[in-house]
This record gives sequence, structure tokens and C-alpha cells, in this order.
Amino acid sequence: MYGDLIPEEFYQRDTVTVARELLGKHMIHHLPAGPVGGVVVETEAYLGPGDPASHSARGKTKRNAVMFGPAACAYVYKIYGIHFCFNVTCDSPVKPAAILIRAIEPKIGIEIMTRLRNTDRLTNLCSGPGKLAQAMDINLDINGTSVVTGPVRFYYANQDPGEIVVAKRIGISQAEHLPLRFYIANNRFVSRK
DNA sequence: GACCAGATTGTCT
DNA sequence: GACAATCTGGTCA
Repeated sequence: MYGDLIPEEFYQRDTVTVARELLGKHMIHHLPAGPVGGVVVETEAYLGPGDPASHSARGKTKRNAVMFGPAACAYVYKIYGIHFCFNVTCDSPVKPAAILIRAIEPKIGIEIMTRLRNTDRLTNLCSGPGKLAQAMDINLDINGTSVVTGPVRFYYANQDPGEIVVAKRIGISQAEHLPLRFYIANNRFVSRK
């Protein structure tokens, strides 16, 4: 169903490049009950200093410490007290940058994910950062783990992701005009057009 | 120790 | 389209 594990070097490149190339790859969370995951169809890049929307823009703190660590690590945080957002660090140790995984196309362990999300509608399963985290059972335990050797990993796909669209980021109040959001054109699992 | 803001989602109108 | 839900970490005293 999916290809080889993506090596650490993949994440050590420019943030925008990694965010763009992550599209079409497989994201898998290896749960005790079985693997869950699917194809990445939407990402957003969060740069370091110079990008006011990024958590790392105002220096290192306990919460964003993962972003200042090595590349290829999971950065998870809770938002609005309700939802989790899953990011992958990259470009490190040069810059404290990360990529937000906003949506995936469900492929693997769909029964498990529908149970966690309490819905049967595939298009509503992982079409947003909070939904994706809930469907894949992602929480603060994942924070700081490697996406190469940890429970959540990324794999090469055997198929062409198709046309990629560049757009403005969603749900932020600063620097919202920057074209740092990427998604696969005409894919119904993308959170929003 | 108090106060505040937030990379969202589901529900109601 | 508007709004509430609900908690973690940052900031300031």
C-alpha cells in the first residue's frame, strides 16, 4: 500500500520544499490496535524568526522547544483546549521551523479511525488538523518523538500526488497573506478551498 | 498566582 | 455566518 520509510535527511531541507514534497506521501500512526493513516493532502509551513504566525517567532520556550531541536520530530500542541495539531520539525538545526499537517486522505485503519472520530463519513474523518489528530489518536504523548523511529512515521507513495496548489494559510491572525499553505488540487479531503 | 490568547470544530440560525 | 466549548502555556506581578 505504501513505499519505503522517508529518511531523516528528507526533513533537513528548506521548510517550504519539505511542506510541498510531503504532499502525496503516506502518514502512518502505528497504534497497538493496528496502523492508521493515509495520504497527506494538505500542509502549512511555519517558519522561524520572521514569521510572526509561527510559535517559534518569539524565541524558545518550554512549549515550542521541539521546534528548536533536530529535524524530523513530531511537534504536537493543544489548541483552544479541545483539539490537537500535529507538526513535523524541519530545516533544523538552522531554523526552528515546522510543518502543520492539516489533512490526509484516509487509507489505512479506517475502521479504527471512524471509531475514534465517531463518524462514517470519510470526507469528514481527517479533513482538518484537529480532526486528523483525533482520528489518528494523536496527543501530547507524541510530542518530541521522531517521525523516522517513533510511533508516527512518513512513507514514500507509489503514485503521483497530482497538481499542487499554493494558497494562504488558514485560521491565523498574523502574516495570513503569506503563500505557505499547500494542498492537492481537486482533492475532496482538503479541509477548505 | 491571576489573566489572556489561541495554527479549531461542531452546532445552531 | 456567528458563536461557544475548554485547557495549556506564556506573560506579568
